Amino acid sequence: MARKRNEELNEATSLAIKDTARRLMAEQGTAALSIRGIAKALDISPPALYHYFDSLDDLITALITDAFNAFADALEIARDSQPETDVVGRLQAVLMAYRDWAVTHPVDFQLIYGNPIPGYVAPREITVPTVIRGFAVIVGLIEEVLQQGVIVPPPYNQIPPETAAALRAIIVRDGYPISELSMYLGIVGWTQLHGIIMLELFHHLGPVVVDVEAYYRAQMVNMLQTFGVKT
Amino acid sequence: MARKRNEELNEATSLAIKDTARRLMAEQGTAALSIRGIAKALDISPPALYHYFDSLDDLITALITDAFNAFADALEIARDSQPETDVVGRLQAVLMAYRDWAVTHPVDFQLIYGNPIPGYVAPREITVPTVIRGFAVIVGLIEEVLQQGVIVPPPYNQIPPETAAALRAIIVRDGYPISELSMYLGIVGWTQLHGIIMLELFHHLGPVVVDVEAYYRAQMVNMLQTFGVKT
DNA sequence: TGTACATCAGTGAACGCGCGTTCACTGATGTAC
DNA sequence: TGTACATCAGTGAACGCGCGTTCACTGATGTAC
Repeated sequence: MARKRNEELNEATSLAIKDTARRLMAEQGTAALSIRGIAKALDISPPALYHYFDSLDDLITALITDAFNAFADALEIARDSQPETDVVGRLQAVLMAYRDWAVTHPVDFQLIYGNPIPGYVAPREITVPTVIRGFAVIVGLIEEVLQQGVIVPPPYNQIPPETAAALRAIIVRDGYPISELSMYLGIVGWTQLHGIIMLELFHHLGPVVVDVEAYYRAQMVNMLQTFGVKT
Repeated sequence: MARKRNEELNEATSLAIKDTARRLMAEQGTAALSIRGIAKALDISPPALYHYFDSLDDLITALITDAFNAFADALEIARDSQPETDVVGRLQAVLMAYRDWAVTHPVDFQLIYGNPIPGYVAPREITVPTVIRGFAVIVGLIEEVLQQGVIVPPPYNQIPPETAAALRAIIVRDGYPISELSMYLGIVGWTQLHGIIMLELFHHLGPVVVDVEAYYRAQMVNMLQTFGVKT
C-alpha cells in the first residue's frame, strides 16, 4: 500500500518534471533546457531530479519518446474519428491531424523534426520504430484508397527510376504491407505538406498566407486530386 | 596607404572571424556559437573580437545578413546561368539552386529557415527585404512563364478564397510586379519543395529516398507539370 | 635621417553568471517485531 | 500499542567548467616634424 502510494507520487513527480521541461522549452527554445532551470521552476533542488532521471540526456530521451508516441497516437485517433468505410475521409483527417498536432505541440514537433539539441544524439532504437508507426498510419490509408480502384494519373503514377529501388528496400526492411506506389505517394504527400508546417512553425508563412489552416487544407485537397482521389 | 592596409587587415580578420563562426556552427550546432569558442579556434584572446563586433548578437546579425544575401545571390546566379529566352529552364535552374544552396550551406540555411538561436531576435528591417529579394526571383520567373501563354489546369488554377485577399495585400505591400496567380503558384511551389529540403537537412529523408537530388528534381518537374508548364 | 608622438589590434586578469553532476547528509514515513 | 530500524525523496555545499563582457595595459606600427 505504502509502496504503491510512493510509486504513484514518484510517477506524478516524474510527470511534473517533464511538463515543466516542455514549458521551459516552449518559452526559451529547446537548447535552453537545463536541470537547474527545471529545478528552479519546480522550487526544488537540482540534485532532486536525479531521483527521477539519470542525467539530462536521459530526460531528453524521455521527452522525445513521449513526443513520438503522442504524435503517432494523435494520427491514429484522427483516423479512428471517421467511419471505417470512409477511407478518404480518414486519410484527410489524418493529414489535418499532422498539422494540427504540430501547431498545438510546436516544441514536441521540433524534437521530432527540427534541429537536434546540441550535444544530444537520440538513440535510434527508440526513435526509428515510432517514426515508422506514425508513417504507417498514412501509407496504410493510401494503400486502402488505392485498393478501392483509384487510378493515379500522370505525373504521379510514375515512380522516378532513381528512387524505385530505395522504396522497395524500405518496404521490405520495415515490413510495410503496401505497394510501391502507395509508399511513393505517401512520401510525396509527406514532403509536400511538411514544408507548409515547418514554414508556419518558424513564422515564415503567417505573414504571407495569414489563414494557414485553410491554405493547408486547400493544398491537401489539391494534392489528393492530383493523385486521382475524389474528395 | 597605411590606413588603407589597416582597413584591409581589419576586413580580413573580420572575415576570418565569421568563417570560423560558420565552421563552429556547422560542427556543433547554431546554438553552440560563442565568442570564446571562436577566439580559441583562431588562437587569439576573446576580448580581441570586440574590435570587430560590438557583441555576440552583433556577430550573429552579421552572419544572418551574409546568409540572406548569399542565398539571394545564388538564386540570381542560377537564373542568369540559363539563356534569357529559356524561361522554363531558368525557373528550373533557380528551383534546383534553392535546394543546392541549402545542402551545401546547411548552417546558413538554418539561420534563415530553421530554429531561431535561443535569446537572439533577428532585426526585421534587415531580414525582411532580403527574404523578398530571394522570393522575387522565383515569382518573377513564374510570371514570365505564365505570360508566355501557359494555361494552368485544375486544381491549381483556383486560388482558395480564404487566401486570395492575403495574396493581394502582399503583392501591393511589397510591390511585386506580378499577378495573383503567379504569387499563388510561387507560394505553393515554395511550400511543396521546402519540405523536402527540411527533411533532408535533418536527416529524415535520406534513409527513405537515398538519392534526394533525383527525388527533388522529379518532384519539381512533376509540380511544374501540374502547373501546366511543359518541361 | 632621427626622434617624439599617436594609433589601435590584441592581451591577461577579473567580474558574475549558470551549467551538470557528486557527495554526504537529513528527516519524514512506513515496517517489523 | 510502543519502539527500533529501514527506506528514500529531497537538501546544501562543492567541484570544475565555459560563458559574455569590462578594464587597464602593452607593444608594434605608422605619422609628423
